[in-house]
Amino acid sequence: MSQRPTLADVASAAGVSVSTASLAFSGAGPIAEATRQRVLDAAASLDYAGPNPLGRQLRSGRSGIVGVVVGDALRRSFREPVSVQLLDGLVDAISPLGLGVLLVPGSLEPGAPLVDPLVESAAMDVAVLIWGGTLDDPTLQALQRRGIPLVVVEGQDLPGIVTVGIEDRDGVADLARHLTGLGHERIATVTLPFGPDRRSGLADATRLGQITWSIARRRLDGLQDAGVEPVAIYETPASLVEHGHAAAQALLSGPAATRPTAVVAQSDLLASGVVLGARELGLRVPEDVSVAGFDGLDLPWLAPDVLTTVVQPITEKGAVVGRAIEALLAGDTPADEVLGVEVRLGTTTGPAPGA
Amino acid sequence: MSQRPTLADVASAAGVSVSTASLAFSGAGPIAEATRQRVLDAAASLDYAGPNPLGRQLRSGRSGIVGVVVGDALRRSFREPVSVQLLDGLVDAISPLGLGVLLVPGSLEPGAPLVDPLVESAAMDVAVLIWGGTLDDPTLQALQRRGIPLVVVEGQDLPGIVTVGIEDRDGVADLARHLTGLGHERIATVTLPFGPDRRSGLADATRLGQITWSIARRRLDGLQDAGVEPVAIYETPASLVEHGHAAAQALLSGPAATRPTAVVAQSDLLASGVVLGARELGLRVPEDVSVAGFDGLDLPWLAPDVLTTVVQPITEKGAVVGRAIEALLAGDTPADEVLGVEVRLGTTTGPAPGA
DNA sequence: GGCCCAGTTCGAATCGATTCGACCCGAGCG
DNA sequence: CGCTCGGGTCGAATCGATTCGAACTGGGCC
Repeated sequence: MSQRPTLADVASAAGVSVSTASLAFSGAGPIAEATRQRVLDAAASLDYAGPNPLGRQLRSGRSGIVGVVVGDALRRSFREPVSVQLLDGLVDAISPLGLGVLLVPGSLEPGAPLVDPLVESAAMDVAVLIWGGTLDDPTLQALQRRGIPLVVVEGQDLPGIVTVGIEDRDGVADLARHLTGLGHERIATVTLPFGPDRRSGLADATRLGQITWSIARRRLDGLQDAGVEPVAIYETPASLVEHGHAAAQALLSGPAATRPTAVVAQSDLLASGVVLGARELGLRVPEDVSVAGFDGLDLPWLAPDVLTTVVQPITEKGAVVGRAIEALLAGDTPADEVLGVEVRLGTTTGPAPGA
Repeated sequence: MSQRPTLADVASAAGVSVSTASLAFSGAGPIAEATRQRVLDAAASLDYAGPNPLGRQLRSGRSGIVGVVVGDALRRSFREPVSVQLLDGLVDAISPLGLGVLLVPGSLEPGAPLVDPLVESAAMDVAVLIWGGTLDDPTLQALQRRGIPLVVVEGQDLPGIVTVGIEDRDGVADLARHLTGLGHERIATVTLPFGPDRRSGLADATRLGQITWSIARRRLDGLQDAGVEPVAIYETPASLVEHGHAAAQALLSGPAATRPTAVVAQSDLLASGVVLGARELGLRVPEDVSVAGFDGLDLPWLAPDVLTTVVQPITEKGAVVGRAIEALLAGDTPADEVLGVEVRLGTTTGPAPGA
C-alpha cells in the first residue's frame, strides 16, 4: 500500500463504484451532492490529489500538451528576445485552455538527419515551430509523419500547414520610404542569417541567391518595394548586438563622401549594435548616420535615444497562435494569419547629412 | 478506419501478436530479426509512426515530463536572462534522458490562493521551481500534495525538498573585499526585490526586516561578512536596466564629499543600469565611481567596458538540476548542492577617488 | 395497489501500449 | 530415439481513468 491511491481506492473507501467516484471529480453527469461529498472526504483522508492525468489522457486521447520547437532560439536565450516574448505570449494564451507548453529542441546539428527524441515520441496534441521551418526540415517532417497538426510562425507558406506571420515586407518598405523622404540616398542594410550556414560579412549577388530562411528575404524585398537599392548588404550569423557592431565597422569606416547615410537593420538588436558601433567610430546618430531596426523592443541601454523601428505585435502573435491551436484541436482548419506592423519613429533617424 | 493505426493494426497486418509487435519497437526482449523487419514493414505501409506515447506512459507510470514553474521569470522574458539561461541549460541536460520541459506558470497573483490549472493536473514526473519558493507558496504546496518530487533553485532550504543554489553570499563578500582593498569606504548597494510586494527606493531598517525572498538577504549578508556597512541600500522591484538607472539617480546625485565611491548591484542588469545612470550624471566609471554586479552575463552594449561582477555558473546549474532530477527518478534522494562562484574583474571598478 | 418517470448509481467496455508467464518448436545431447 | 534446453511467440493481465447503457430506487400519480 505504498503506492499512491487510485480512484478505485477512493471509491471503495467511500463505498461507491469507480464510475461514481469519477463523476464526483469530473462533474460530468448527475451525482447526488451527498455522494459527491462522501467521495471527496474519502479522497482527502487517503491523500488522493485528484485523478491521475495519465489515465485521463489515454482515455481522452488528448495530452493537453502543445510542443513548441525552439530550435536555436532558446539556446541564444535572452539574446533572441523576440522568440522568448512570443513564447511568453503563447503560454499566456493557451494556459487558460488548460494546455501546457512543452519545449522541444529543434534540429541538433544543421543538416543532420537526426531529430531530438522528443520530436519522435513525446505526447503532444499540436506542435508549433516558432522560427519558421522549411519543408525539408527533418523536425517538421517527423512531426508531419506522426500526424501532429502544425502551426508555423514566420515561415514560408507551406501546403497544409497553418502559418502565422507579420507584414514585415510592407513594414520595411514603409520604413525605407521614411528614410528616402528624409533625403537618404545611400542606404545600407544589415540582415538576419540567410540560412543555417550563418555566414557573416558583405553579401554579393551570388550569396543573395542562397537565402533559404525566408524572413531575411522578405525584409530585403521590402527595401526594393520602396525603390531602395541598398549600397551594401551585410549578412550576420545571428541577431546579436555584437554582430550589429561588427557590421557598423564594416559599413561605416569609409570616407563621408561614399559612406552610407542610413543603415536599416533587420532586427533591433542588430540596429543597437550599429548605433554603438557608429558612435565608436565618432559618428553622431542621427546627424551623421541614421539607424533603424525591426521588432519594437525596448532597449533601455540606448537611453535617452529611442530606436526608429518597425514594431511588430509579438505578444499578439502568441495569442493568434493560441487561437489557431484552439481551432485545430476543435477539428477546424484555421486560416493563415498575417499581422500588421507599424513604423515607430525614434531619435536615431534624421535628415540625410547635407540634404 | 479514419483513425490512426494502433499497434494492434500493425500486428495483424504483419501476422503477429500485439506483444510481438511491441517487442519489435521497444527492443526489450528477444525477437527474430526477420519478424522485426516484417513488423516494421507493416508499420511503414500503414503509416504507423511508432507507439502512442499515452499508452506507453500509462503503463510505465511515467510521463517523461519535467514541470518547470517559471513564475514571473518568463514573463519578464529576456529581461530576466538568468532564468532563461538556466532553462536552456536544463533543457540541454535532460533532453538526452528523453525528458521534456513543460512550462508551468507560477502563482497568478501575489497572495492569491489560486494556482495555474497545470499545477493541479498536468502530468509530470518531477517539478522544478527556478525562482525559489517559500513553504507557504500555494504552487509549492499543491505540487507537494500531488506527491511530485521537487527541486528548488535559489530558494531557502526546505525540509524534504532538494535545493540547488550558489555561494552567492561568499561571492558578494569576496567582491566587497576587492572594493575595500581598492580603498573604498562609502559603498552603496542596489538589491533585487525583497519580496512579492516589489517596492522601489531606499530601504530603512524596518524595511530590511521585511525581506522574504532570501536571495536579496543572502547577497546583503555577503557585504556584512566582508565588514562592509553600506551607506545606502536601494531596493528595486525587478532586475532591470531601468531600475538600476533609477537607483543611480537616487544614490549618486549628491556632492562628491558624501557620494558613495562604489556601488554593488545584486545583478548585472541592475549594475549596467547604474553605469549608464552614472555616466548620465557626468560621472566617470571607474574614476569617480566604481560599479560591480552579479551573474556574469555578457553585456555587449557596455562595450568596450566590461563589468566587474561575480560570475555564477548558470548553465552548470541547469546541469546540476538535471542530475538531481535523474536521481529523483531513480528513487534516490540527491543531496542539496551549492555551486561556487568567482569574482571577475572588469573595467568598471578602480581605486577609490583620492585614495 | 400498480405503474411510470426522474434521478442516481453501477458494470463493463475501452483507450493503446507493456510485460510476465506459458507455450511451442527445433536443435543438441545422452 | 527421447529428453532437455532455450530462443521466439503468444495470451492475458495491467496501468488509471472515462463513459455508455442498463439497472435500481423512491416518489408521485392514476
